[in-house]
Amino acid sequence: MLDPGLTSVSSRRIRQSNEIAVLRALHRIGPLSRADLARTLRLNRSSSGHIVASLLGLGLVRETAVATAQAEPARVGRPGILFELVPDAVFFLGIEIGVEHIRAVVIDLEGRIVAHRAEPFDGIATPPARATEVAVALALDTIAPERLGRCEGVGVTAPAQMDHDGLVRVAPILGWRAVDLPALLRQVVPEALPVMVENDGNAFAIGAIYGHSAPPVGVTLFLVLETGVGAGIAIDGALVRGGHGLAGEIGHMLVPDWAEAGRMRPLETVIGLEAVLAAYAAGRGVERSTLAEFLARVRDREPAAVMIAESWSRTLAFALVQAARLIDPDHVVLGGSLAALYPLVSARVIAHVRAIQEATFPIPAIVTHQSEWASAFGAACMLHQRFLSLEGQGAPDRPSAPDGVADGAVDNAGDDGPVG
Amino acid sequence: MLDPGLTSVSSRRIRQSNEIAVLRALHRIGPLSRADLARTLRLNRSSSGHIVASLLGLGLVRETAVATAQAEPARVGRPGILFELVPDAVFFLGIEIGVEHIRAVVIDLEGRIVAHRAEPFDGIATPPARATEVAVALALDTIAPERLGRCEGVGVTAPAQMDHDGLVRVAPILGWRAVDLPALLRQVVPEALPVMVENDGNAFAIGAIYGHSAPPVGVTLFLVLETGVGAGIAIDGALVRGGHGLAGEIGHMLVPDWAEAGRMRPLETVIGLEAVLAAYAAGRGVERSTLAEFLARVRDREPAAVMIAESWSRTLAFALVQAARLIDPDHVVLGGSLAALYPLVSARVIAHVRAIQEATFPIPAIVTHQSEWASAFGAACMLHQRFLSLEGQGAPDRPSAPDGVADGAVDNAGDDGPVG
DNA sequence: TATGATTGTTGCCCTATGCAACAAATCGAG
DNA sequence: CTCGATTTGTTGCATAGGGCAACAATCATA
Repeated sequence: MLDPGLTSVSSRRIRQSNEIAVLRALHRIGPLSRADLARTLRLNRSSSGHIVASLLGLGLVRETAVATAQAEPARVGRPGILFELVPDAVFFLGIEIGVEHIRAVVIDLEGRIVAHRAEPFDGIATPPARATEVAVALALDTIAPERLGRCEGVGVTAPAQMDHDGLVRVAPILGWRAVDLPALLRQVVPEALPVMVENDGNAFAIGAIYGHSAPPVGVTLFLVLETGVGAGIAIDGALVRGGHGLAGEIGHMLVPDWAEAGRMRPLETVIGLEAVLAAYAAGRGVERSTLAEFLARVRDREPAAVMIAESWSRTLAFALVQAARLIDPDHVVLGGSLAALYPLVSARVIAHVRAIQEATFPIPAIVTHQSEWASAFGAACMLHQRFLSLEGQGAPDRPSAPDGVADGAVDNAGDDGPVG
Repeated sequence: MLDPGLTSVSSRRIRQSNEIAVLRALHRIGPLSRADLARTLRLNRSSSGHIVASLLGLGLVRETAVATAQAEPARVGRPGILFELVPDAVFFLGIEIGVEHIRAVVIDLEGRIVAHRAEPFDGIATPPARATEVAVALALDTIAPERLGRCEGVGVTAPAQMDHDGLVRVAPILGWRAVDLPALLRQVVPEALPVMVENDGNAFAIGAIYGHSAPPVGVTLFLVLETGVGAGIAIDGALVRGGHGLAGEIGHMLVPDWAEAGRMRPLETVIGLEAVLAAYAAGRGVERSTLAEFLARVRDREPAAVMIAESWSRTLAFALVQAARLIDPDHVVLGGSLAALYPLVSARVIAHVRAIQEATFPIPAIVTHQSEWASAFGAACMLHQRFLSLEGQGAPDRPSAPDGVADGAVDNAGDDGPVG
């Protein structure tokens, strides 16, 4: 579909757009024949054939094994030749700079993780320049050397508030302030590899969209439940970043302190991981407690644990309702280590939601299969997403050189195919 | 810019897209010459010339009066011929079905109101079918008969919760429930005029984007302060409707009741028009009070009025911060009759915002010049917006008729130009 | 075996943009 | 006043991409 912002469309872009449309269809739907693609994309079969030929030439697409007959057992007419993405065609790097670890993942064109590696890291003591250096080194160590040439971008995520350009305003947990992360990365990332940076909550959300195969239509609210509570909002698969990159800073939303009437507290001081564990430990009179232990006690219905879980449920419900009043999500996805608590108390959360709001509409919450690689994976997915959109496809068109000034350069030859 | 969802792009659509891009540029920037358009849209001058010729033929564009020289007093080179939209080329109808009134406005291609009319109406006693009938009759009475043929759509807004398809789930104020508003409208709207329906809060937001010339980039939060408190969220000019069409139901957001510690109340029962006037009247021991009187007393610093205004400021600030935590708006626009209070207490609101949130980022609030026509205007703007986008341009492409089945119809001739 | 259905390919047409050259219109310098 | 510089608008041609229709290939079914 076309969307004329304030830019026109040139002939050349049509092919780019249609090639990308084919790649996206293959990615989202699976193996398709030329005729299938023509129907799906409302193209003529002949056009579909031309486009597939281009993509075959670029090595981005290949015929599937002769499983052609398997999918559609008995269909009349000449069977089509199914095409699929070539997973090894291109790769994308994702890096997470955390407080205690650096993680790197490599995903392929199909969006699957093909390599991953982690390393202990002291995020607090390491200055930004050194951190990016170490992180990129780990990433380059993770991707196989012969694949580096086919790497189409690097995504980096960190627990930081950043604006549209990726400039870090402040990262309280890392102790960063006013860090030009993209500039630092350019110094250590090979040549002109595209680089994107993103807040870790948003990266998690992107990864969840990809990984959980959640339908990327409608409004989805992602909650990351760790020590901090972050959120990501996606509308039709596109992330909402907000005016200052602060959208989803739900951890600072104020919620009632049920223990002390009239007092409001930031959400994450009630339902965050540290807060919950501290409350549980205090109740038992011990120094520290672990999440696994707490979860086990909730399962055992130990009164102290259940009481804390009940407070957690009530507060989570309050936050969900407040959020729903504003953005009305189709889906709610919970992630982070503390998301494991949700299945144990979902009935209570739902009951509290019902109790709070009079108008009854559901807030369906899904717990995503959380992995420690989620944020790094999401960072890589950003580049994957970019590759399968027109943003990844170079300059819009050269800015129409003036009449006489014929710039002798043969930059027509610079077009090495629309994708790549 | 192209955005391949899962649809391809045909040759024919290029011209459509570029013609629309030209119209949008003229709408947003003002009169431009062919060369200006070529630069702005990154087109070749010759292409720009072709496109302008098409639009001239369609009567959507015309040369400006010879004011050419006025704008750019002394520029070297042959002066360009400026083009502008033909306001009378097309018209759009906007209808607001309210509780006490029906309102209809007519806007032209430039988005300016050229006619408007209102009529008393008993929204509560009138069933939906009759309401749409009366409303459309008023609208058809408002638009001049010779303009009806050039009408390109009807937008209808009502204080109702509706889903993506315009089906009204429930409209508490009107007493509606499960009403298929689009179907009712189709029965009374002439032939195949495009019809769109929208919640009144969202319509207000769209109208404010158009009218206030607010930059349609970034995240904007619109608050409508009447008896109810509604909100609209726009991202890059596009409205967020939410999963159930309930996005922006901020009036039910829970806020602390400062008078009674620990109690939470819906926002609109604290800062809504009725609530404020009732509180003020109660404080003075009178039966009722008017908004004008209350505002005057606040201006006079009458203690009772100031106290209520202070509570209003504090609660508004709380709601703004809660919203900012989630969607981080670039801009906040206040509308509705009670928005007149904001300029009197803006310093207090800002102070409360600062006090609530530790991380300091601004929430700039703008009060829009509210008129009672805002919602109807916004409803008409939806169609204007649609006209200047590809959605308004008929079928994507005929669905590729099968091989032998040559549909003899000469529907190639059906293309009476891309726009129209 | 014949028929129908579906797929993939090929040649041709239409359309839209890009490009380069040229005429037109205006300003400023001499 | 004339001439050059500069910008605009137009025109003819080249390029490229998708639509269309016809045809061969392939499979199921009668």
